[in-house]
Amino acid sequence: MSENRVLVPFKENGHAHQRCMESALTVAEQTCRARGVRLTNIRRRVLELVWRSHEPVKAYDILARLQDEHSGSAPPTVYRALDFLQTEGMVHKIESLNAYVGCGDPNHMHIGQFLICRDCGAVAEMDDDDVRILLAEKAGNLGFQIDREVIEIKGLCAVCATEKR
Amino acid sequence: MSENRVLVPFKENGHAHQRCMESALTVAEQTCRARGVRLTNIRRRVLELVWRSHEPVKAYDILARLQDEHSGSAPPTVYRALDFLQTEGMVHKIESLNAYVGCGDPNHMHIGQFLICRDCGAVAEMDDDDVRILLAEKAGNLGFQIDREVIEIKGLCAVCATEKR
DNA sequence: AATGATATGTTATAATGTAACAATTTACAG
DNA sequence: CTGTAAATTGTTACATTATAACATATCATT
Ligand SMILES: [Zn+2]
Ligand SMILES: [Zn+2]
Ligand SMILES: [Zn+2]
Ligand SMILES: [Zn+2]
Repeated sequence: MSENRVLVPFKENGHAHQRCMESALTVAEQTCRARGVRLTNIRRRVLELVWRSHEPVKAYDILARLQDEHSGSAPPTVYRALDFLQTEGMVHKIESLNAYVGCGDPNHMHIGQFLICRDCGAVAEMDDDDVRILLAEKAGNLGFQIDREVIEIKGLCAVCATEKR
Repeated sequence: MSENRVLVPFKENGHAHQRCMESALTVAEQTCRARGVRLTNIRRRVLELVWRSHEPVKAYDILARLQDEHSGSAPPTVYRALDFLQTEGMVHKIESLNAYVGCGDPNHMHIGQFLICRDCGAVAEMDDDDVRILLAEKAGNLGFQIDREVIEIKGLCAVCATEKR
């Protein structure tokens, strides 16, 4: 049985993003409580800042905002929080952009396949078993055992493709 | 009809790497001549340094070697050469490592799927149409049109898996 | 040889990320 | 409670990766 879940859809026109964010924050809180780890103020705030949009957010942009709120913030403040959030599955790093996106599904530990729109910058996350299975097979043909996959796909999202028409 | 070409195999025990490198350099020279672009001394030397092994090479490691040979070298020297080599398809960047690997097939323009061994650091490049087709299909289901793919797979290569046994 | 295009030299700086250690806060056992 | 260890945050410094901007040199063509 295979699965093709879309974890973070592209923003539809006028989608209520406030809800995306609130939902993600709520899930994060529940997840942390269940795991006995602490979603401290800093971590929570960084997660909020990552979720401000569906575009990948840069560490130093997060830092700039933190510094507006609390001058004691420094690079380690942000990177530590991001490390925590990645470990707990609430944030993924987009390697090809040196930027971070929120994940709405921290309970099912995974790293998905990212679709990144060259026009609007929005990112969608798929978590597709067919892709995973095919790659495992192809790698296996070379005797390679997969630990982790970085799959970042650049292109044009549906909304932007429509607008171009 | 689909294709699963292995462009850069994992190094077999005692494989004659000198030949990998010479072959890549020869192809590069021919390709540049055919395209009317110039494989200058710097570019050629950077390509050689990328091909010193099958492990991804860092820009500043290349720079250090260039500086041994010519003190006038600076970061732009390396990054310009790498840009040229990437544009001409002779080098690929591994985004998740900020490092560069040689490609032996600059004529068939592509960016492949990389298998990166966590143990020996070697990288193999696949260029697999099945993977490309499946990803295009899955992305297409979301209305997404693919321009470019970054696929970097971490794991254990066949040689290292055998040694572990 | 003159010319424009390409490539390289040079300096400075931007952007991204980490090491190391001190201070503070939290959890919790006694 | 209160002392203690662990976890978190503060702070400073630095390492790594990459680019901007402009000067100089080289190459290709006339
Ligand atoms: Zn949203
Ligand atoms: Zn995810
Ligand atoms: Zn070789
Ligand atoms: Zn290649």
